[in-house]
Amino acid sequence: MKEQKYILKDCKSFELPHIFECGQCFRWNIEEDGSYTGVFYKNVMNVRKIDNEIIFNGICEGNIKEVVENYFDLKRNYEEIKDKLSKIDDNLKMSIKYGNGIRILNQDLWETIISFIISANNNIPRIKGIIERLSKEYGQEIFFNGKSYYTFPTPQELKNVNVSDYRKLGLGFRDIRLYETTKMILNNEIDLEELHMEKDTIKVRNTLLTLSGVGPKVADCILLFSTLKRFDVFPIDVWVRRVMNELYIKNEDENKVNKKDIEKIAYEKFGNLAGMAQQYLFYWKREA
DNA sequence: ACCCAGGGTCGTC
DNA sequence: GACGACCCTGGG
Repeated sequence: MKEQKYILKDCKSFELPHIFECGQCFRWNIEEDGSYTGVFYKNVMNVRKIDNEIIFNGICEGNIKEVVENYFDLKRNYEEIKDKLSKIDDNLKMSIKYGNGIRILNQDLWETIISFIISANNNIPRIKGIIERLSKEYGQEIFFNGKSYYTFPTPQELKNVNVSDYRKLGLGFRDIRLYETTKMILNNEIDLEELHMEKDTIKVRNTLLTLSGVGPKVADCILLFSTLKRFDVFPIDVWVRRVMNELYIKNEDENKVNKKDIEKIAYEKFGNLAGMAQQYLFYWKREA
């Protein structure tokens, strides 16, 4: 595979920090020049923005234009989504103004499942470290710009990895969860291709919940951030709890806020765009 | 030194 | 359905 380049002109809703630091992905890192480099599927890519041009440069499997259009969700009209959400209330209007360049990436389902199992009760620097070590140990090496990068390991590449191997990578108590979920997928107890065919979000969600280490929050992240692409879910973590309490519920003690109450507000106010609303609110609360 | 929190889930009561 | 335990790391 050789290096390819693609330039995207006049793309609305495309800001690198908004996309890569809104919490949906863990493998994109900022460079000294402000560009970002990341690994996804079997690609390594650098993305930079100059004036109104987005410049993609990397090692790609297949045509880089098609790869980019798919992964960066370029065919979706984010302007329309933002217009709809902005009309709901001033809170959304404000947070959308702040994270106006967010796009939801089409990330590999398997990688998203494992990444968010790792995310449980964990912090972002450590999550990123674990995923890097996992990839370096069991993924495929790709050279780019004089450096080595590693693809996220496939289920097959993890076939012979045992629980203590995971523990050595720093996974902590998530070692068994990773081991069991990988086994379930290798044994075809869950068919990831088939999951994409199922229309009913509730059914897909219930299937995900059978995986070890996948609870309500992780399931919703998988539904929203992977190729499953469901915008009608609302992942609730500590930050979303905080922002929802601050803007809507206004309880003195955020820990006493009921998850059911948050869900009620989210689904009634944001409807089938709840997932997008979550991203703007999350990004605003984390960064502002 | 000690405690706390971090994109929660799981087992137990 | 509530509650504590769980691995590990960085910061106060």
